[in-house]
Amino acid sequence: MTQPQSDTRTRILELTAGLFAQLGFAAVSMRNIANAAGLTPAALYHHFSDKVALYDATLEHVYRSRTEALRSVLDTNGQFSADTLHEFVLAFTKIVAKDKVFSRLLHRELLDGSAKRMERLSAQVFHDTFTRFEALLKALAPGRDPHLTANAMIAVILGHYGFAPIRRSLPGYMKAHDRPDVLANQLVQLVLTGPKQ
Amino acid sequence: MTQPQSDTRTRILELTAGLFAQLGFAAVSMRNIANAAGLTPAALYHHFSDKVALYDATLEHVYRSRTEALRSVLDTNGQFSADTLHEFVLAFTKIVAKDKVFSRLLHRELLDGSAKRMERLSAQVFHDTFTRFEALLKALAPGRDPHLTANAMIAVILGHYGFAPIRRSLPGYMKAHDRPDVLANQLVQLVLTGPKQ
DNA sequence: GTCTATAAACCGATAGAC
DNA sequence: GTCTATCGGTTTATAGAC
Repeated sequence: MTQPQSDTRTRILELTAGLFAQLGFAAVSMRNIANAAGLTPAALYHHFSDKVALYDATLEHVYRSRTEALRSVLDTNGQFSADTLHEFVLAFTKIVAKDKVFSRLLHRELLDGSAKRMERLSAQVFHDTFTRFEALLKALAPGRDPHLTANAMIAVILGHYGFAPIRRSLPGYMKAHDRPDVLANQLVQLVLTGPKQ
Repeated sequence: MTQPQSDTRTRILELTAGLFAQLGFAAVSMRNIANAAGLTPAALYHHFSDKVALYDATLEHVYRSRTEALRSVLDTNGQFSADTLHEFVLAFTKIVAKDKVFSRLLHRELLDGSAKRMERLSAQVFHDTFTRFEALLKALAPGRDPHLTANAMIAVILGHYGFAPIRRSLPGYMKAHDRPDVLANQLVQLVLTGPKQ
């Protein structure tokens, strides 16, 4: 667990993260992966028992490497301040906006993940962070259902960037709408202070 | 265009809508489709020039058949009332919550659609409805950016049900959160009246 | 409009040498 | 740890009979 993994194994996982994120599980072949890695297909089977195991390891690798930044935002701060909420929303928005590999794999799992993989995504990526996020909202917006509100905020962020290719060709679009800070500001203001009258 | 299409063609499209929605383009083979339709693969090529053309026709078929309900909600009502907004949000939420074929194909297109297909999705499904939705919000919530607000509401609805498999195993989950009317109510209240103090 | 038959390429996976 | 070679099966798509 803690000893350094094989360099080749890690290199393969960095590669498959991009390939699976871009094309999806079914559209990427072991041959594609081997060629991109400068290996033969047979060599892949030394590191991973089959294609599904390689996909699982890819998710594990991406989840682990992408959620630390998020965890730390909610970890260091024990108090329930609006600043902490804003900081968290902005951090999550930035990750979703900029890390296409992570966000595309996440969306693919939401579509095609088995119940077991869904459970792992929930436990490994969302559970702890979501629980703290909920507690924060309960303290800062006591009139709302914290679960529903936390979910709605996550849904806005994920949906905003997932929907971006459509959004950009709809009337009223501005470049500023793509900026994480603009979205985060609107979102926090909406939940905490209500509409400008 | 207006003459009745071949029965077999339509029957194939109803079938592929479900298959492509469930498994995605790459994971469904022409054999799968032919077997499910009680045909041989060769027969499919009489109706569609290749697999991509069949997929395109499937999207066209689904878009056309699913967006009429939505269009009519915003069409009949020329006035800008909160009731119209609520009615529209509820109608869209119900479609997303209940029509898995439509919503899964939509999510798959957002992930894998080419620029051309994305443009078609925007024009065929969203453009007119979104424009009216924006105008409604401009009248009812004048303090907000209507484009950003309309997008956020659509993102919440799409994200809420797309995120559902994770949401259900997170603390604070209640069955009521899955109900379209509960989500629609919260969403309209959030945008129009701000938080309960 | 659907069939049989088949081409040509690709798929995941394994055996065994080095 | 990576290779060569290969197996058995599947893929999209076409030719041509009915």
